Amino acid sequence: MSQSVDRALSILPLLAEGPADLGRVADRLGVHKSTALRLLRTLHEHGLVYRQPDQRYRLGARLFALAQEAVENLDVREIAHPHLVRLNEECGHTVHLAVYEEDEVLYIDKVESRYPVRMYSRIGRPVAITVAAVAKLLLADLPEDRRRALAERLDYPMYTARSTPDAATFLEELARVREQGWATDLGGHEESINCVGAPIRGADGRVVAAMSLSAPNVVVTADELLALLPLVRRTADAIGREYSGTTPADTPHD
Amino acid sequence: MSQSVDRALSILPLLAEGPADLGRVADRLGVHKSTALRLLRTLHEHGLVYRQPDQRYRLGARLFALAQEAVENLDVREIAHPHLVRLNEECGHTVHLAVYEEDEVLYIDKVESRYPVRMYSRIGRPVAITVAAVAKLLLADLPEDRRRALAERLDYPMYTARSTPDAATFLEELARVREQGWATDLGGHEESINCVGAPIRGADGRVVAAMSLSAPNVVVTADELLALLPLVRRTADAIGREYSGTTPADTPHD
DNA sequence: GATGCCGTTGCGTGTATCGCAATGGGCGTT
DNA sequence: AACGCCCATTGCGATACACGCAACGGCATC
Repeated sequence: MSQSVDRALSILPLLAEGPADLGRVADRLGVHKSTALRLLRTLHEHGLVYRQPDQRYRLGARLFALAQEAVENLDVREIAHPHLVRLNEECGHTVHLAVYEEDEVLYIDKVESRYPVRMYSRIGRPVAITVAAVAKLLLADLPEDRRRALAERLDYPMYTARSTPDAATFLEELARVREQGWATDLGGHEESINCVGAPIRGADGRVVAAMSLSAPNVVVTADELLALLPLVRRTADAIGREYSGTTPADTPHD
Repeated sequence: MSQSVDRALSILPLLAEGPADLGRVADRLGVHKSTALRLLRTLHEHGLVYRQPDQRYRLGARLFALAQEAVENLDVREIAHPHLVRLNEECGHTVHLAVYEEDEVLYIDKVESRYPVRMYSRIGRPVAITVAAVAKLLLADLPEDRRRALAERLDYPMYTARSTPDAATFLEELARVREQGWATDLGGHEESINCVGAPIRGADGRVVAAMSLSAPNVVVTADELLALLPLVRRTADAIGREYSGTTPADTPHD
């Protein structure tokens, strides 16, 4: 909608791939070098890009600070965190917290497993949306039409043989999840890893976040993990209650 | 330099304070609402801002992803991480890794203490630059003129009675740190917390990052912490060697 | 010492962006 | 239930602003 802003913002994902010099940025944007320079300078002034000693541009520091502040403003996260830690202490497995936003599901908190095996996931990274338990929980709560539309729009990468293969299967799965109020991912993302998850509901009953427990099957079998489901649901409900209690509709401070 | 981009980027820190509606954004920017709307829309398309159900704007998801990718591109971090974990396992205290960038020092990695006492610090957050051990190490390596100029420009908040009070004292401290090759923060940021840090040097001898060990004096005294200095320096040197070895000048993959 | 490359600058032109004023929709009020 | 208010949204015309060009300068290479 706004040309120069649009171009400037397009530079960010480009630099996310790695440092680039002025010429490269200008080429990728399809603009004159002087134009790219002006945009980069503006980004620089705001701290979003950084100029390396070798003159190439990188993503800058303020980006971290902004992302940090953004995540701190998510009040679900703040409320949920101690609950997640407690759950981790009780069962030892990796705990994830995720939210839905604009066709994406992303982890906003994580408590590492105490077992040496570490999972591949990162706070802030988009989730494998077609297979992750938390993704199913969050999407299952969308209104029917948006759910269907989104399902059609998605890709269905076969991470493993158990990954969700297509939109139809995915929608069936979402219906089941919606019905039963919990979700699993049994080796759909990584062959040897299972997850169970439960939704966190706000005062109006809408799902505001989702949490899950993940463990490799060398540590516990899928059945053993499923046995922890009541514990996960209790935790999720506790978070939901606290969230509804303290924030009836709006943030108290401000 | 570029008006519309400048305005658009000014929205981000504004939203970092908390969600805001269109009118508020327009007011704060000092522009007409229609202008603010166009800027917000562009930011929205790039995923940097998100529209809440209540129509107010928040910082968006892509911001996390960008910050994430940015930090992953910092190859010091990747190399250092296992070393930091090992150090933490050996002594149990909190380990920090920080870099200098554009008049700021920021933490880029952290391994939590195994003791229940948790420090207040966050990855991505700017460091208390006038007192932190890692800050002293990084600034001590700047060329004399820039060091002096920066010292003059800084504020010197008295977090505690032991905080660095002014530029002159700070410059003396930096000279000492530069000389001895390590740094401390003895209760300068929080009364009861001490740190020891060591520089991580690249192939050319320049300081590329700094690391530190932090512990509250209810756990170990300052002297006991100082006794760990050789261990910290060995770790820092090991990281420096590995960094210099694998990346002579550039990233191998790309 | 000469040549090429890349970042940088000043400037005129054209267009993308700005603010205005009017429309529309959602919500609380009387 | 109807009214009125507030806020987001749209179309439009004027102009400030961002664009690309071309020339400069510093740096490294041959």
